[in-house]
Amino acid sequence: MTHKKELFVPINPGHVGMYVCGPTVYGDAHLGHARPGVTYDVLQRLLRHLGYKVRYVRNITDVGHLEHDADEGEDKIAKKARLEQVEPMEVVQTYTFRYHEAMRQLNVAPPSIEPHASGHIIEQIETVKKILEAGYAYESNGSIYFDVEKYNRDHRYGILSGRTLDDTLEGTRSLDGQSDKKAPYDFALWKKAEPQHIMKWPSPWGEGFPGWHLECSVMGEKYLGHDFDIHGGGMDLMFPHHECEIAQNVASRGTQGVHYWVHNNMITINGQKMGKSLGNFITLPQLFAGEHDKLDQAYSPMTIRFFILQAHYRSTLDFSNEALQAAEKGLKRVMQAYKDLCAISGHKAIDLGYGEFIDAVAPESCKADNAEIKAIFEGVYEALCDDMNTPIALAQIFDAIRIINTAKEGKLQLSAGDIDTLVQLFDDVVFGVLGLRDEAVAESGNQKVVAGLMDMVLEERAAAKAAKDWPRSDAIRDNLKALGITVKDTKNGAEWTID
RNA sequence: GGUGCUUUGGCCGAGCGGUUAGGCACAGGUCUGCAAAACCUGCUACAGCGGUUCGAUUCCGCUAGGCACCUCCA
Repeated sequence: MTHKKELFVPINPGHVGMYVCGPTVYGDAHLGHARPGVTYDVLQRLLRHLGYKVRYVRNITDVGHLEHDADEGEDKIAKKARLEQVEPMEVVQTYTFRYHEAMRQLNVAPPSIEPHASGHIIEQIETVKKILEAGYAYESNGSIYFDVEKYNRDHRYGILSGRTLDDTLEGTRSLDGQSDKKAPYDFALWKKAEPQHIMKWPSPWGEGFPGWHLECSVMGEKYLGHDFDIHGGGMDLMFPHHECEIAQNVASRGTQGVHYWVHNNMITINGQKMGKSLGNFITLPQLFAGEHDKLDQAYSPMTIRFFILQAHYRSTLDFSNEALQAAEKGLKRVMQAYKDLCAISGHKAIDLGYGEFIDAVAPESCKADNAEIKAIFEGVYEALCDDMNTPIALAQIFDAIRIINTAKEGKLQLSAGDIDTLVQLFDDVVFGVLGLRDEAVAESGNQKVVAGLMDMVLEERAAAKAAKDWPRSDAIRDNLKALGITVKDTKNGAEWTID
């Protein structure tokens, strides 16, 4: 609201209520959708890690979101249903499932509550009634519209996006006549359904369906209360969606409802916003499979996650194969360093299951003796707590990796405290807060069997090497490489990784 | 047209009134049967022009380019 960083003070000490605008489920999620998914996932994880109890609500929009024009277009879900000749709820089911699957792959933990707009029609009708009673809405031909001008006289419409009513009017195109609205900037709270409309519910004003902006006001209040701490979403939702939400909240319950607004920036492609309407998007299943003209190769979910974390959430982030390949390699380096760290320390590698958090208070004191490690540890938390600066946190992690590598080379002696801190940095921050996972570990089911077989194979190769039978030893390595297993010879014998 | 943001080295991408961000790529070296990895070294940028300042990439102004929102969009 202030367009500045603000110190976070929760409404109820120790608790955080957070609402984030979720997807409209009428198509596959694309790279752009991964950004808020990951961003608010990290925020949720960070807050939990810092000791807050978090209730995170992320909705599913399955009704009320219209195309082209917020008040004249066709419902997105209904249109898809018509085109595919299925029930609207079949569309909703299909794409909700696929959205969840994509989020699971990105290791985006599920929210605490995931309400559907269509499941809260009654509450939405009640809110419309309240706004009508308060005098900030009017009925017109079976639809209810928010009276922006009236509202703006008593409050201020545009307070979040920083524009005045005149600004808003400036670019508004003239409507093609027959509008039910008094003014172009008025928005629908309830829309009358035409007879052929398939998604409609009875209301005091006849059969119809709720306006898009209403669901977030209503579900936010229902699950998080009159006022809650954080509201997130994409920057493109700031106006009009979030602006309307504030107006609805003030009109219906007398409070803006939200204490802190957080908006993530867009992912661009060739410098332009990746978006459904522009048609320049790459869906997440396409990215994971590498099936799209613009993709040189497939990119794993963790590569995408790492790519997103390497930029600050409020900056635009440009898609390119080069950038994703760089992310892929950087991520690999992080995972390798963790394995080495485990080998050095005897620490058992953790793999947090999907949706698992590290609910713990970050330790006040750092056990490291090495001054650099100490500085890294502090720097990581400082960065994360300063408006979720994940790129800085990762830069510090890379500094830690350099130290691990030096120690692995035997050029640096680490104390027990140093190792403890490094392990903690990975377990708590890299995995717990940033939500990264080692995909090779997470996805190989028969790990023990594979490990046992690899031991046998590498023993064979070691014997060949000892006998200076290089063709034999290289053949084993090449054959493994063909299977996607890379073998590296180190001072301590051969190491292997699944690519 | 209105509102706001942005312009960083080969690429991505942080940050800041005086100090090496980091990743990727590239070049040389160490190690190594080879390979890979790792490590060391090198590559030092902030669109242009003015101004403020002891000092600006960082603040201010202008110019040029880019983007977002103003209609659905994460």
